Amino acid sequence: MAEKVTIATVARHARVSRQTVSNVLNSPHIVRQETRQRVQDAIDALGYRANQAARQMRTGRSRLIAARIDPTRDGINGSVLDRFLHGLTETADAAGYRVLLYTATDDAREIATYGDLLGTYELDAFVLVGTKYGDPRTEWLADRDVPFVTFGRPWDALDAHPWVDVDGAAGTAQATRRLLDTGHRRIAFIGWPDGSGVGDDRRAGWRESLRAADVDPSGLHRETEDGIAEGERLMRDLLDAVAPTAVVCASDSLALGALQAIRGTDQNVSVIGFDDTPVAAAVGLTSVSQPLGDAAARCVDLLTGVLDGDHETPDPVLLQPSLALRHTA
Amino acid sequence: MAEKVTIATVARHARVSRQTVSNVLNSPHIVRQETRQRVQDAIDALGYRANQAARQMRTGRSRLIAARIDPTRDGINGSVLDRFLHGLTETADAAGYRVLLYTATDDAREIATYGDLLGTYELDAFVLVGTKYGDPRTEWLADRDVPFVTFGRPWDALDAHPWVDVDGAAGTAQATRRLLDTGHRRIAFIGWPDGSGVGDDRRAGWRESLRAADVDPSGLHRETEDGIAEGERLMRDLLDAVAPTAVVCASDSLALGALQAIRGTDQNVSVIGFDDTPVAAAVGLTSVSQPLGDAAARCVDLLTGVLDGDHETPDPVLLQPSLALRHTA
DNA sequence: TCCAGAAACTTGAACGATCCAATCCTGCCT
DNA sequence: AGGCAGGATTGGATCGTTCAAGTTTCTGGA
Repeated sequence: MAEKVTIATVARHARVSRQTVSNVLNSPHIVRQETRQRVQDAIDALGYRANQAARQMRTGRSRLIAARIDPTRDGINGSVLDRFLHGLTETADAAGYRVLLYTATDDAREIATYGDLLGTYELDAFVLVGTKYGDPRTEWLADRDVPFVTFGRPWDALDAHPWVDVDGAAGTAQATRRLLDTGHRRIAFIGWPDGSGVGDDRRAGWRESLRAADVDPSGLHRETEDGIAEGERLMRDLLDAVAPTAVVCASDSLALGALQAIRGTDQNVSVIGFDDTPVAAAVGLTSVSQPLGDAAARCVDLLTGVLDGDHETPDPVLLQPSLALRHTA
Repeated sequence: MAEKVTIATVARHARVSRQTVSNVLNSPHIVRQETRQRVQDAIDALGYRANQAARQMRTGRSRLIAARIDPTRDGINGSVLDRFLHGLTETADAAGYRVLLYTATDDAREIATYGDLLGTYELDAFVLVGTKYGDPRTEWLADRDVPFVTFGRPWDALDAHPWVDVDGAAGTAQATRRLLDTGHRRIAFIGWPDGSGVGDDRRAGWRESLRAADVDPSGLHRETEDGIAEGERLMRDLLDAVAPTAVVCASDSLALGALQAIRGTDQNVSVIGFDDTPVAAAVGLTSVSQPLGDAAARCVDLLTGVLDGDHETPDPVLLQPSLALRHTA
C-alpha cells in the first residue's frame, strides 16, 4: 500500500519547499518556468492530488455546490429536473466544482438543511430550481450573503439575485404562432390558476400572440391544477363550449390529457405541450423545448462569476425555448 | 457578522475542555450525564456544527458517497435513475452521509473520475447503478479496496461485492402469470439481444412461466435494441407471424412501441411493460414496478455496514418487484 | 566592484477537529 | 487515614494546505 502523497512529498521529490509547490498550483506565474516544470513533473510522477479538506480548512471554500433533488411528483414534468441536474454536474465539473444533493419536503426543512450544509460542509453556493412569489428560501440565503442562483425568475422582483430562466411566454407565443401560421384561429389554452409566475407567463405568450393576430382570446382558456386527468376534463369542457381547432398547454401533462379527450371525439384538434418531456417524445406530442443543458451551464457561469470574481450581481440570463415539432401540431 | 463557532467556543461556553466536547459528540457514553447535558446545551445555544473538513483531515473520512447521473438516454427508462437518486439522497442523509454527483461518458473516464474523487475529496464510497458482464469499474474499485455497492447484480459472479438488485425474472414471471390467469395463452415477449444480464433475466422469467403453464415459448419472442420505434417494429412482426393475444416487454419503451403497433390494427392485445416509468402511468400501461426507494435504502444499509462496521462483505439483497395494474392488461 | 531592488524561494504559523498520553478527581476498600 | 483503581478531564501533537513574513538569489546601473 503506497503511502499518501502530500504536498511535502512532491516538494521533497522536486527539491523545493512546500510553498513553491503550492504556488505552482495556485499562482503559477510567480514561479520560474524551469522550477514550475520540475514541480509539475514531480506532481505527475507521483500522481499527487491536492487534498480538498486541507485546502478547505485554510481557504474556507469547499468547491461544492448544492442542488435539490425532488421526489418526482407526477413524474412527467419531474424529468426536467433530471436533465438539468445532469447538465449542472457536467459544467460544474468543468469549472472545478462538484454537485452535492439534498432533499427537503418543505421550505422550513429546506432552510434548516441550508444551515446544516453551510455549517458542516461550508458549501460555496446553492442552485435553486423553481421559485415562487415571496420565496422564503431566497430571502434567507440573501440575508446571509450566501451565493446562489435560481433557475427561474424571482417573480416579486423585490431584491435582485442572479438567475437563469427560459422565456415561457416566448415559448407559448412560438407555439401559438405556429398554429396561426398553419391556418388555425380558434386556438385555446389550458394552464394553471392565476398567481403562479410560470403559469401566468406562459398564458401571456399565448394571449398576446392571439391579440397580435386579431383573435379575441376571451373564453378560449381554462385553468386548473396540473395533471393528466385535469387536462382531459378541461379539454372536454373546451370542446363542448368553443370547439377549438387547436390548443396550447402549459405542461405536457395537461397536453397529454387534452390528447386523450380529443381521441374520444372524431375531431381533429392540434395540441402543443410544454417542456418536451420524454413522454412527449414517446407519444409524438409537439412541445415547447427548454434548453436545459444550456440553462445549467449558465447557472454555473453566474456562480463562478460571483465566487471567483467580482462582488457585483451578474446580469440575469433569459434563454429562448424552441418548438419540438412532432405530429400533434 | 457572528464569528465562527468552533469546538473551542463551545468548550469555553460550557466550561470544559475541547476534548470533552469532542467526546460528547463522538463517544457520549464516556461523559458524565450532567456534563454531557451542559455541553449539549452550549452546542444548541451557539448553534455549533462540527466542521467536516477539519474532522475529515484527522479521520480521513468525508462522509460523502458518490453516485453517477446519466445523460438520460431515451428519457423514458432514464427516469428510473432519477427516482433511485432521490431515495439514495434521502436515506444517505438519514445515515449522516451526503451524495455527490459525477458524470462520465465511458468506463475509462469514469475510472479516472474515481481516482480524482478519491484523491481530492477522499470519498467514502461509490454507488454504481447498472452493471454488465466483465465490468472494469467494479474490478478497479475492488482492487483498491474502495467500498462500493452496485444496484444491479454482478453478472459474472467473479468476485463478490455488496449489491442490491430487483428480481427481474420474478417481475416478468408475475406479469406472465397475470396474463395466463386472465385467459391468455399466446403470450409473446419483446426484449433485448442475448448477452445483457438484465435482458436475459427478464426473458427467463417469461419463458419459465409459460413452460410451467405448458405453453411452448418458442417463436413467441423477439429481440432488439431498446426504443419505441423498435418495439413497434417487432410487435408488427409478431402480429403477422404468430398473432399473440398478449405481450410482455423488457422495458416501457418497447411496450409503448408495441401499443402503437397494436393501435394500428383492430386487435385487442394486452401489453405489460417494465419499470413503471412516468410514461407508463401517463398512458395507462400496466408495468412491472421496481421498489426503487427501497433499493436505494438497502444500498445505503450495505454501505454503512461496510463503512462503520465489520470488514465482512454483507449479504446481497434481492428485492421483489410488483405489478402496477392499469388498463392495458 | 558594489549595491539597490525585484524576483524567487523558504520558513513558521494557522485553519478546526481528533488522537494520544498524562493528570486530576472521586469514591471505595483496607 | 492512606492508597488505589477507574473514570473524567486536560494539554499537546497532528492531519495537509495556504497565508504572511522572512531570506536568498538574480539583475542591472553607477
